[in-house]
Amino acid sequence: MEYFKQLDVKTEVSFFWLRRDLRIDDNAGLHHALKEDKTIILVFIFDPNITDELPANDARITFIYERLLDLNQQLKEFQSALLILQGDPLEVWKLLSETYKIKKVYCNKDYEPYALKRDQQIKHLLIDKGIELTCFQDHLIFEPGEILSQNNEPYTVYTPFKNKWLSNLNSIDFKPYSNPQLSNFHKFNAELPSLKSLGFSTSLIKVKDYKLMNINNYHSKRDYPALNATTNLGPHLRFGTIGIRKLISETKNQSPTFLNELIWREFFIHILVHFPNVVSDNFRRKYDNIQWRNNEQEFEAWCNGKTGYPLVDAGMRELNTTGYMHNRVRMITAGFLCKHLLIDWRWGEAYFAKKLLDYELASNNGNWQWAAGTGCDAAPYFRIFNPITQQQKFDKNFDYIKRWVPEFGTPDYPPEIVEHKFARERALSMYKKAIL
DNA sequence: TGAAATGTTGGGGCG
DNA sequence: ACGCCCCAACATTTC
Repeated sequence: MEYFKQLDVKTEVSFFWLRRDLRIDDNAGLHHALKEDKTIILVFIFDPNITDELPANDARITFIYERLLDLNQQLKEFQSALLILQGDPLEVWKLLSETYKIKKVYCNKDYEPYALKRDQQIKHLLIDKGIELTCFQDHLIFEPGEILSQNNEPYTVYTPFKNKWLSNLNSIDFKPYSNPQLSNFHKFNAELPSLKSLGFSTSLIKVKDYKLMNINNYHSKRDYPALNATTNLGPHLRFGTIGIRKLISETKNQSPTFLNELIWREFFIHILVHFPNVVSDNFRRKYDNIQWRNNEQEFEAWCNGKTGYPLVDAGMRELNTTGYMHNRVRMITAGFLCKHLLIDWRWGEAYFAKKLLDYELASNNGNWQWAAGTGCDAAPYFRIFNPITQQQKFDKNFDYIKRWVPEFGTPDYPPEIVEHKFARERALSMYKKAIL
């Protein structure tokens, strides 16, 4: 870690540790850090525990890197720079704390199981050296524990959760954080390591900008995958390139349907924190006895968009090509895997996790369990999408299908992998048997 | 943020 | 005019 030595070791400094909050604006932890401290250094750590699972040219890594370049550019105006490091965060902080005189470390809370454990360990490591690690609430409007039922229990049904969330929103002083004092960044020079020197390469798939204007017609257009009428906020919320307070204050009166989606996001993060076993187990354990067929050839066909059901195949090909899939089609492809093919939702969840640029553990897990019927407040097991009917409703003119499955209707297009009526009845009897 | 099966109703053809 | 049947359209129930 040559790079590291560029820092002036004699001065006492504080760090703001960027993780999935890659912005200056409306950033809770950074706002507080710059208010309290005049020697802030921004640091980002590429963590091999995460990145080793990904291909070198993963689009999310490219996106993160490009955001970091941007941030560094902003810091330059104030004679500061961004520190980019690589390694197991526990090791990195050990080294940093042994090398420099650290006053304090700031960051924003991350609620995923891996992150909670990591931050706990680092907190202990630093406190042993007399350094405080402070994690701020930034990613959510309300934290787990702040939205509880009358019995002080977490909600496991969405609608009462939403009602409580909305009434709580009315009773708090809610606004984005003001622009921080950028001149309080520690002044030093540094060159950023190249993406290549970090062991990565640039992806050809790019994260697109978000489109807030699509919120206006969100309710009427969001279900039609051919329209490009969604906001593409997913990856930006995932990596924090927009602040949730700013987003909600700018949009909350425009579309209740859109706001609902943001509340679902918080709902599933709360569920993940309160019930961390959902990562590997059914939320509803009574479905544990489902005998998944788990046919590998069929899974392969599903992954590659070759099931013979054009809307399913279009969705999977959109995902494989762009790292994005329209939400309506996510429900249909997920339902198809679980119900028509009787393949374990965990297989589908893992595949989406690998491919989606907006992959977020809580939402991905929550929505897969929803589709499988095993989740909290999930679709009942007997609710089975008919992929043909869904096409007639939501892609009537085959616009979306033609875009992703150009050979549809020609002899090159595969036959249906399983007949709908047969698959439906098979799923019904399998699920029924499981909960007997 | 279903779809299929089953039940009900009412208009029209027809003897 | 009447009863009967058919069946589309809609409603309800079931999975």
